[in-house]
Amino acid sequence: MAGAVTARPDRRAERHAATRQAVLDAAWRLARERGLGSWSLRDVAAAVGMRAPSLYGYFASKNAVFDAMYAEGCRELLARIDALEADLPGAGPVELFRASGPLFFDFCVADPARHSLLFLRTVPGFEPSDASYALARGVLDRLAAVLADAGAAEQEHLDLWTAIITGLATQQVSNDPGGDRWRRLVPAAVQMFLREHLPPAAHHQPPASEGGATTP
Amino acid sequence: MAGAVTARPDRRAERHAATRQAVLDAAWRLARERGLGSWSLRDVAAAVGMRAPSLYGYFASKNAVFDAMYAEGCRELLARIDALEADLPGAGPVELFRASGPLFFDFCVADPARHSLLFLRTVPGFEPSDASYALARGVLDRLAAVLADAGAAEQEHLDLWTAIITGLATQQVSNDPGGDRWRRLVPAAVQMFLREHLPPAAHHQPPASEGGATTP
DNA sequence: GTCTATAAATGGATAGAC
DNA sequence: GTCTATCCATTTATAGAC
Repeated sequence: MAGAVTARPDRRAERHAATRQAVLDAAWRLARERGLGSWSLRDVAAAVGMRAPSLYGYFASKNAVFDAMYAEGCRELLARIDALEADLPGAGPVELFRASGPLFFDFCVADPARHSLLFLRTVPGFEPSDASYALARGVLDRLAAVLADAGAAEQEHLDLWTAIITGLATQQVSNDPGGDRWRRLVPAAVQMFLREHLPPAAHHQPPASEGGATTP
Repeated sequence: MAGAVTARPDRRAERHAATRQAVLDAAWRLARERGLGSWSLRDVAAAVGMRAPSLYGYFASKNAVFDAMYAEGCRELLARIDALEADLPGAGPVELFRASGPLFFDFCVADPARHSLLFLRTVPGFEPSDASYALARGVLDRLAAVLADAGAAEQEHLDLWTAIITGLATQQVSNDPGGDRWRRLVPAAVQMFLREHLPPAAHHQPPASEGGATTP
């Protein structure tokens, strides 16, 4: 019918989605280069070879761009957590928990703008949409499962854990960008948390690059 | 001489300083109400019954206002740390260290805008002046002394300590403003840090409202 | 879909009168 | 010291032509 003469509708949708993603990528790049909020729609449009008004065909407002970035950040973090088990085949729950510290820290430090958007509330008028916020809760649920598997099932455990890791990451980004002054403390923080909150069987510090063994 | 006929020069200076402080207070109030950066010089001027250009007799730029706020925040925190010993007469070094956790946390949470200004780097073009930065280092030095007295003299101890407390505070402000979801975890975090990094003599958890005893 | 043109608002900063 | 007037730049967002 309608789609038979001109380009097929799904082709059109694909093209639209591709352009939308290009806009999003440009926004991320500018956010990383200049700071999370220090870019304008003009800048983003220019970066993809457009003028500012054309963006409104892809995003309803600047906050809508932030919301899409927020959602994308959540999905990236979720993907990394999900990849953890695949990356450490045969690892026990405690090893997975151990690995979640560096994973979370590195995710934050790798992109300070993303860290600000997701974990600090640094964009003045922005609040994530319900859909994006649901993604954020999904991340926390996934992380909670990792902790619970390792033996720390309380809400307080997760709260303390996120506070410690994001705290270390924020210090790293704020006071030693590009360095490792706080990065070096992550394993010790993991160990400290572990000794305080997990059963004694989990306390032994495994030598580096020796993974597998779960139960003796 | 010159000052004998008109008002004395020090009167003039006093008046100037008072007005300057009033401007600063207004900036703090607006920062707390709307967000750290979400106020204009016009707003601040109106809040003290002036027009925007008049502010330039007191501050050279908006960033100069931020710098004065930064310095004031540092002085407030320093004063609180210094008051710690006076508030807990007879307290031993470990008790002082214990108290530094809630002190730091409450300082952050009491004024999220101040927290952002001092500890997150959330104002786009702003960097503290050398003088203000020296104040910030003074705070850290003072805190380092508290830790060292308690037996944690390494740089890593201070780094981990600040990361944990500011991490808890940031979570509290971002995810449960006005509540106590992370505030409740502060004593446990203190205890955890203490058990991991201080000599065993310091590990016993003193019952609430039983202060003094330093050595048995 | 993308453009030009422009609205509408904001906000830092300066010049110069009083 | 404070004001009015204004400059100048920026930016989000919309209207309407092509």
